[in-house]
Amino acid sequence: MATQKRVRKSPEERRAEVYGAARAIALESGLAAVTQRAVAERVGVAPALVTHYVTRMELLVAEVFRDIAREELELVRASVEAVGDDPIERVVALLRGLIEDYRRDVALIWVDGWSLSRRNDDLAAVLVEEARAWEGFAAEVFQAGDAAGAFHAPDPLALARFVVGATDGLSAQSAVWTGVERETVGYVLEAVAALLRIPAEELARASY
Amino acid sequence: MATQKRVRKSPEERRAEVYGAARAIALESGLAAVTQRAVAERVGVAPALVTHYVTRMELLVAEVFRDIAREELELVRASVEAVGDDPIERVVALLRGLIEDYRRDVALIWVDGWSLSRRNDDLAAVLVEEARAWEGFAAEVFQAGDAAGAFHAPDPLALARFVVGATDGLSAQSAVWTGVERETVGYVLEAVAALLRIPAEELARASY
DNA sequence: GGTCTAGTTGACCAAGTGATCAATAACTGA
DNA sequence: TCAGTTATTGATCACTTGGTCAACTAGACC
Repeated sequence: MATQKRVRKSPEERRAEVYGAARAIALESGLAAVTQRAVAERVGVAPALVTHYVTRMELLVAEVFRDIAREELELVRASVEAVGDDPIERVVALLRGLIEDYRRDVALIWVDGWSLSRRNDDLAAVLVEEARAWEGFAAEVFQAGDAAGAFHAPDPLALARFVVGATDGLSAQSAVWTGVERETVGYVLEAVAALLRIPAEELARASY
Repeated sequence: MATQKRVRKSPEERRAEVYGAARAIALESGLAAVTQRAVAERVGVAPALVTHYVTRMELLVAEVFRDIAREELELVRASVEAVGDDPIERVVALLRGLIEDYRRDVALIWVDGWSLSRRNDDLAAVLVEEARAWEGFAAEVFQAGDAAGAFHAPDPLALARFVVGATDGLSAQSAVWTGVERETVGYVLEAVAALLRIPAEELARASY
């Protein structure tokens, strides 16, 4: 509308603006909504400027996804580290991070990612990378507990894959529906306790 | 290319062709690939004919999804009925249907569905409907077993939601990666056995 | 204050989407 | 055989997408 006076910023600053807008759009409306024009409008700039900084939109989408996913992982990693060295408490923190704290928008971003990665090779590569990072972290938590003799996890990576895959599904589910997160955590704790060959109360006790 | 002689078919037959093409495209390349022109080309017909039979493309996509999902559910339902009345064997059949038999393409269709439903209201409605149907069926299986005293399932619907949500995630996971389906079934059986308060061997025994 | 670098823009293009509609022609039935 | 019904089509529209490029100008620097 307004023929606003054109402002000239440093490449770094502008790049950050473009990137931040793309990220915000992704979280609000999904990865598919991250278009050249949508980003440009949000920044308040001509569409051409977006491509000037971005080279390829597909790459921008992939990059946005990567950072959102990675940030989420680091958040969970931090909360696991925060609880200290007790293997069981670390598992509980991990599971809470996977379910309870899982933000609705982030869960939907993952779903978008899997769907879009069929047509976006850059995104597909990033997606696999980030999924492996999640698995790797979960595997570490399980492996450490097994080594310490706190529970039974002879194949930490396989267990991690299982737990991450299952909780991803649950997160997506509760992202679309609502009000079922509470009981979900209980089921997850109980199921994982069984897989770890420890009484369910052990996880439940550590969980408040 | 070829100016092939135009053929004239009955509306019912043509409608079925259009619908079948849409379905095939969805299974091969995802729901997002179900476009007017893609369907037309597959049928070997002018794009205009597709809209002539379809009214709105969004509705076609939603309808295709509904039928794919429903058929999958009926398949699993049939395999559960086929094992007879034993509650435990029925649970095993259900879980196998949710994981092992879950076809890669169908799992991806679900992911596509969740992602696309943000922009396709018809699809969103169908998706919720089909998800509820899955939950409802799983809840029946759990409820019957609980009533028969075969296992412990005081809240069958909540448990069903949990199991369906978790297995959806695992299906999507193994649809994208490969070679992990085998061990996944084992984990699922073990985890569900714990939730049902029965020894893991009970499910494992029924599973071969 | 003038100059010049380079950030920014408008005007495009090509490709793809769904959808409409008058015109065409294939088959049916008399 | 020959109309008449109607399935089918080509042409075309409106809109969205990513992307290019010469031209413009804001702001730093001398």
